[in-house]
Amino acid sequence: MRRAALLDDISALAPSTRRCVTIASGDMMERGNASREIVTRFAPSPTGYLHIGGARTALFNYLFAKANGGRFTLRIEDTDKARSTDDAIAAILSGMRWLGLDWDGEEIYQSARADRHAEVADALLKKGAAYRCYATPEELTEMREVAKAEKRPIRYDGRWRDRDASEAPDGAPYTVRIKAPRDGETTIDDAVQGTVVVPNSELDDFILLRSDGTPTYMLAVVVDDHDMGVTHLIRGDDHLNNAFRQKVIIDAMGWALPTWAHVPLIHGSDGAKLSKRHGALGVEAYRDMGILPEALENYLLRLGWGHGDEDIVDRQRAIEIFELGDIGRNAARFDTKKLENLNAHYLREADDARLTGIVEPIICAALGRELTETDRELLLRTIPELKPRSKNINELADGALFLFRTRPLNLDEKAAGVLEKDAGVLLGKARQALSEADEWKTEPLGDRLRTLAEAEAVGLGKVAQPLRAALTGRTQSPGVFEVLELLGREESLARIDDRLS
RNA sequence: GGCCCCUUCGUCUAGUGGUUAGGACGCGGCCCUUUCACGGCUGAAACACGGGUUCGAGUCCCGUAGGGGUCACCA
Repeated sequence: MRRAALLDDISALAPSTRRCVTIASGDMMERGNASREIVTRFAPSPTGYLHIGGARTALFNYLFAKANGGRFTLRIEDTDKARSTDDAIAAILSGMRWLGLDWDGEEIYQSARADRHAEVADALLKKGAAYRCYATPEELTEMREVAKAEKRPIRYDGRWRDRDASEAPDGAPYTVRIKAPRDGETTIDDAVQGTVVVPNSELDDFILLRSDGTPTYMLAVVVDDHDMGVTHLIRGDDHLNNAFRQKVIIDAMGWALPTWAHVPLIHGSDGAKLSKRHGALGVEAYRDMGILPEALENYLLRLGWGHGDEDIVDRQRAIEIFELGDIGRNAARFDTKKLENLNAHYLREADDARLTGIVEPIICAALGRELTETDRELLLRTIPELKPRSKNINELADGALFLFRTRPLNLDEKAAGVLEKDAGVLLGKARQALSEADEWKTEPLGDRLRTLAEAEAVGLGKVAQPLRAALTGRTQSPGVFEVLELLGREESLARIDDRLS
């Protein structure tokens, strides 16, 4: 895995001046950011796959950036060495690529920036905005237990906040903590949540630098977002409370505030929180279920964001109309049925050649052999017939299987049932009528079968169903006339003959 | 428990003081029809509860209930 990104790269990525870009939110102007290019970021921690909630967050960040002519960046928050894995990084990156959420520039690895984080902690120390804390882990645990027992909020009590350096135990390990305001309240104008006010008594002096000198998440995010020139922070609302803590650091450094947009989380179909053990699948799981990336994207977009009555919103349209203000404030439940419906829609819209490529490996796996050039061409011609009948890629592949099965076909139970009765007689007559056709095309073939049904005084179904069973081995398939043409004269007649003998 | 956020059909949502509360998915019915789909038409289905404010409240305010988030030398 490549670890790019030190200071130089970052400053290259974040020019201080840029041309004026389209401004969507008036709120930006008030913050004096009007002349700055809009920059968003998606910052997953690589402890697992790219799950559905993360994918939506990434999408919103992508869309907002693109809708405003800005840049969408990616930062891997791998400061927790114990839990971060290269496999997870690979999974997240491939999930992003599959969804087509291409980030601008090289992805940034947070772990590579520890020196800069420490540098900022140092600066804070020098300014007197932070202090060294020599409290031991045991002390802190005790502090927490006492607080719990007394039913007080569990917070660091600030015991080293105002102590003189001379009181420091010699050579003892220490953490660096921020001096958070103790009185008053902090207000944040969130692009999604609106104005949120929290009493400063809720904020404690949280840790910036651990006793081993490594930065905590709280410090790292703030520093990286600043250095990367991030103007808009769109993330899950599980981070809303963090915004108040992060603001303390930002203010202490005298940096510009970003615009925050905290998006409600996605819940499972039962309303419970989505977790790895409960319905939160990685995007690749949806790919394996036969979901098209554009369908998942559209679904995710509509989960928590709306624009009037528009339900079908593709990437291009989304970039036209996406606004942070249209993000809802309530958590949404995940609904597989609706995803499937959207998927069916995009499947019908999808290019045949593209679908052929996606479906081929699945068919090969089912068949246990490779497709020939002829097979591939046949598959391509069949896709238009299969598309409206499939909700996902796997159904599409399954529906195409009859094309390549070897004779004599295995009939499924229902197909066998259709052929059991007195269908043989009609099947024979159909065979006769078809064999006399001078052009093996859908239209004339259909005419012949219609004529036959009329002559026999039966519904077309009586003729078509046994034919379908003989031709495909199933009772459900594209129209039989089409199937006949697709299979060709020789194969069709042979499959019928297999049932006649 | 403290703090914060949320609450319109089963689900996703539209709605920003006056609507027969709209759309979509799903579900039922009808039509189309060689099967299955697609498509078309149609039906059932919601403002959590209680107080206010107002001539008038899904829309504003306050409570209640319910749901969610967060409170680490994790991110």
